[in-house]
Amino acid sequence: MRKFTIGRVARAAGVGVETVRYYERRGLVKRPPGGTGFREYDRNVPDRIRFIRRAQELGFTLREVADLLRLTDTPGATRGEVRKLAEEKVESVRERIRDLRRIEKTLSGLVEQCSGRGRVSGCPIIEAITTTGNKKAKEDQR
Amino acid sequence: MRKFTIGRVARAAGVGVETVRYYERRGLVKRPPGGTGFREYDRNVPDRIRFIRRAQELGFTLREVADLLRLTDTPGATRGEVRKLAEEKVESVRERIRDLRRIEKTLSGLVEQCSGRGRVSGCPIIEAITTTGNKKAKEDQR
DNA sequence: CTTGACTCCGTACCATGGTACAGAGTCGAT
DNA sequence: ATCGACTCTGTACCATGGTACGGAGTCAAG
Repeated sequence: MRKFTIGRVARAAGVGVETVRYYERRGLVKRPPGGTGFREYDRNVPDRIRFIRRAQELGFTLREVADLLRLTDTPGATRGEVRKLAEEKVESVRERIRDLRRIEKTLSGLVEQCSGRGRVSGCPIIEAITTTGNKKAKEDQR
Repeated sequence: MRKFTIGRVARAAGVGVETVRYYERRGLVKRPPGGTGFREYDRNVPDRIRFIRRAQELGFTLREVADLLRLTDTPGATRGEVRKLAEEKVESVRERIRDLRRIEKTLSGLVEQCSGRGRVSGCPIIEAITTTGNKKAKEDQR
């Protein structure tokens, strides 16, 4: 059962040494005992780090990945708990998509309205940004 | 032609005083002369700040809003330049939507595969994150 | 002329996800 | 024993978009 140094773990996982230590600070990777003061990692740690990276690719923040990992580390944890986190993430991703779609629609509409010819003054894009929404602050003006 | 203090500008625009100074540091709002050491703003500055806020709502970063404002401030600038910035933003928003859609599909597929019953070990969501993608780093493992 | 409200500047702090040092210590190979 | 490569800790730094605070100065009303 040979152990890994932090450098080997980092190389195996495709990240930098500093990143491994950063994940440790964030509670994603446990600090291994290492009696010499040097960290001696189990051989499964690179996989754990790759897990973190893939979870990030699926939109989870490090805080959320930490929650996910806590579940995998807890013998009593259930799939229902994992599923709940995934469902919440799906929901937030959908929300973000809806926001972006609204933005995309507005913005592409403005681009269509703008011929691109002429000086900026009177440009429909600028006009729209100047006068759209946010009545609230306007009313507050005293 | 009465001028505004920074506090009045902030209230009129619906932001904090610190935010106005922050925008100044970021080059979005020019520092007004104000011979006394106190900033004396023209009455149009709250509108400028509301412009910033709305542009942000349309997905522009402060750096991009600064570019937009530079165009409105430059007499020789053309609508084509404004339109270009807007088109680029539309493109990046669409890209972001594509990314998120891919994520949403993957993740919602996983949620469907998971009954939610049983312990975490063997959970299809966890399994998928454990083994999906990223062959590159795996191959690098020596 | 004092008081309260405001402003000034510089700097530090928040979250997010890292990256980059400096200066010291240590490991393995020669 | 010495050297290079590695590791240790702690801290500072990057971007992003602000917020907060200390200590000083100033303005206007009573």
